[in-house]
Amino acid sequence: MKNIINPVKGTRDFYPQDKSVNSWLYQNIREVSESFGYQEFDGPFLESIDLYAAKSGEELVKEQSFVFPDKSGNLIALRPELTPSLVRMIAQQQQQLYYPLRWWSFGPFWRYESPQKGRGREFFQWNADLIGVDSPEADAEMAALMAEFFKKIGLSSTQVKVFVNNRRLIEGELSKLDISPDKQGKVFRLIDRKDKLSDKEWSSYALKIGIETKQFDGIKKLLSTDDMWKESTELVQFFSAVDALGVKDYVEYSPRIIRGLDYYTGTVFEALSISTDVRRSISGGGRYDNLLADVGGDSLPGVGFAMGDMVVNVILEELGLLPENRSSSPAKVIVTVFDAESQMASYQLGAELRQTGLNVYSYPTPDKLGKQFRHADRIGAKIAVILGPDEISKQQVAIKDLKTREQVTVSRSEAAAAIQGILDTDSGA
RNA sequence: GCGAGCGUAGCUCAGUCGGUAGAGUGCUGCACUGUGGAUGCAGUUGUCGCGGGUUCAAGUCCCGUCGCUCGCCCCA
Repeated sequence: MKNIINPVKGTRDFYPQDKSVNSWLYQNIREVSESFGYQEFDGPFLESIDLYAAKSGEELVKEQSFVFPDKSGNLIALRPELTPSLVRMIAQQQQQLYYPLRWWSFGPFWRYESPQKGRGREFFQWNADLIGVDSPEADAEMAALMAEFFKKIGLSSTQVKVFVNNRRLIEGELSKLDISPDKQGKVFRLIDRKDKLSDKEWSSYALKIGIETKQFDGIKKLLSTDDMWKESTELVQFFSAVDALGVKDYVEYSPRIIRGLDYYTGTVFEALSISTDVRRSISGGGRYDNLLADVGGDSLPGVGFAMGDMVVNVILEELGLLPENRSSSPAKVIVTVFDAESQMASYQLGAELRQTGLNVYSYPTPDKLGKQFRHADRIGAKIAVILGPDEISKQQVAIKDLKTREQVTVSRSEAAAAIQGILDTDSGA
């Protein structure tokens, strides 16, 4: 390795086998989103820093965004999240859109953070939002969307779970413990860290934010009450909708899910792996009923989530669920070049076969047939076509099945059909 | 921002007490001039991350630096 410029820290190179995973995720996301009637949309990758200053967490803008001045001196950010763009787009056309709005998106985002397993500085994110409905059933649809996606990519309900809680429920419980609303934000952070800190560290964190012993005991009791959702009519409705949507197995109540972001107002959810030691959350979201009004639009309720691609990749890899055949050529047919004299005839044959709809890889130079077969095998081709002097003189082509090593010679006009026939039996077997 | 570990061939890595730079794999050729994956033989690949220091001698020890990885913080 000499004189190769390092890639930018935290970015990934998508070699074909990696890009195929990315495309596969995109495809599955598209199919699941569309199956629920969501429409694809996208915002710009570059946004004015002001867009994020309005509402995103201070830290996300100041510490974790790529920001640079353009030639006129305006501060531009590489988007660290999609929600502000989404909210702006809706506010801009608020009177012209039909509600509820079901929108989804999949694209790149950037955050200036320290790269490690399951986290980079450049990542892809799936966003799905349901705008204009304030109901537990809408929340349930979000959970179902996530669950159906997991099902589709091969993650079972014993491998991943969508954990759900409700902030209004917890706020009410905290008030019963005489924890004032202005302190509840800090308690949310405390709850958020329950599984990340040791018991000792967690206790001392509680002390630090001014929680009394009695209140602390109450909080601990809250966090171990797994059927508290029954106290919340919202969650009762939510779970009955989840049941109706057929994803009960994937969705579970957890008093410990609270989410870090401030703008969530009701139901919150987070998908986690329960079968690997990957602690990082796969996806997260919740209800945000004030967001649009906060940005200057008319009040409009919404619920949504985001899922990064990196944690999903780690989990799929650890469970051995990544799609296979990732580095093979999209062409399953290779046309060999017998010698320099016949190369143009081979090229012509390749073009002819392509016209019939086949993906055809033309070997680019005359070479030993053995070498060409070896190459064909390595790129994952199934069939090699040979056009030597004998075939040319008889208006024929030789078709070789690389797997069975069987070879047939057919007239040129029948070649495409013969190839298609072999491909069909292969894929059937 | 803080902490730990690792940088040796295209790739994965070994390298003992400081004493000639290695293996596997890959790649190329040949056995095999109209037919591949096996096997055998031959060949090929190096700023040992970079800079300095100690030493007769440094891949190895010391200092610095850069890069990568993994944690913490935070989050997708």
